[in-house]
Amino acid sequence: MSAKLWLAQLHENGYRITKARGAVVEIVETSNRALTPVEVYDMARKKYRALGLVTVYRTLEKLEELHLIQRVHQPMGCQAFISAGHGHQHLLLCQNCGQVEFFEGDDLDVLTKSIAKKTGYQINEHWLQLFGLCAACRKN
Amino acid sequence: MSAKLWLAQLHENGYRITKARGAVVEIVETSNRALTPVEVYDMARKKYRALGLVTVYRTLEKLEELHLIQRVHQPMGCQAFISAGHGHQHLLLCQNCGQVEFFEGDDLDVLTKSIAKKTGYQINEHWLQLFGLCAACRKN
DNA sequence: TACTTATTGAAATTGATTTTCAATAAAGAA
DNA sequence: TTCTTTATTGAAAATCAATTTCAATAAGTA
Repeated sequence: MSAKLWLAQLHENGYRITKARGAVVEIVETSNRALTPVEVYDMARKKYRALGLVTVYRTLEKLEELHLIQRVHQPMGCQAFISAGHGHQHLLLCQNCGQVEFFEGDDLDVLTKSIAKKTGYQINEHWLQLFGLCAACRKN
Repeated sequence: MSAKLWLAQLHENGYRITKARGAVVEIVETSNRALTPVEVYDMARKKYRALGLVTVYRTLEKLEELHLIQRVHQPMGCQAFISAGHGHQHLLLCQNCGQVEFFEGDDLDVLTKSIAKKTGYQINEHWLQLFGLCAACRKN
């Protein structure tokens, strides 16, 4: 459904809408866990056989540039992407199934201000990620 | 000074103390910013010319395993290491000079508990990193 | 000192990402 | 619709980082 919006975004920014991009967008937009370029490639090729890995890399690059996806950093690697939440959001990742949940973490203002005072830093940005087990995986 | 302690740690864990390891340890232990393997290689070779890049990779691997260094994740890349703080600490990075400051962030308990309740997750771990400008760089 | 074996650096290998390039197809104009 | 322009494509080649292999070396202990 929202895949169309992503393609519209691409179009508005002067990029053309192609079958290759359609396949990549469809996969990434609907995934609830972070995917590597090769994973996207494998999955999207089920929808569009002729797709090339190079195009996956190039499309992910553009989607990131438009803030439609974001990179996910994990202990095993940092080359994975997930649909970006709206506004300023943080990630909560399931260590078992990889599922990603978004949450807001604006409560950090108190902490950052105290750190700023202590260190003399001007704090511009923060990265916060939580790891654990999702409700479903807890049951096993 | 503490470079000796790191080497002692290596020794205690059954690893031998060599000139190559000495040079790598000396560089990494005294740096106040995260260094990539190649940066360590370039810097450590000034102290020990015969050093090979492979050995840098292998030594960093061991230091990480012993928790003497930790990996630093940044927008530009995630293959950089810095001397690890003691206990559970978070990083504050200067976006200009790369200097790294450690701080404790135990105030997160409230936040994580609230997120856990909201999402049904069992939260095991958290990553928090702040980015900004250090006191020195602010003046420019 | 002599011996055992971890460690070394060079070279080869692997794997991921990027670049090059000619063919193709999307989008707007006619 | 058809035509024209030009972004986009995938394959192959090139690059780059990281790992493995291996014979020579040197650390640590007896």
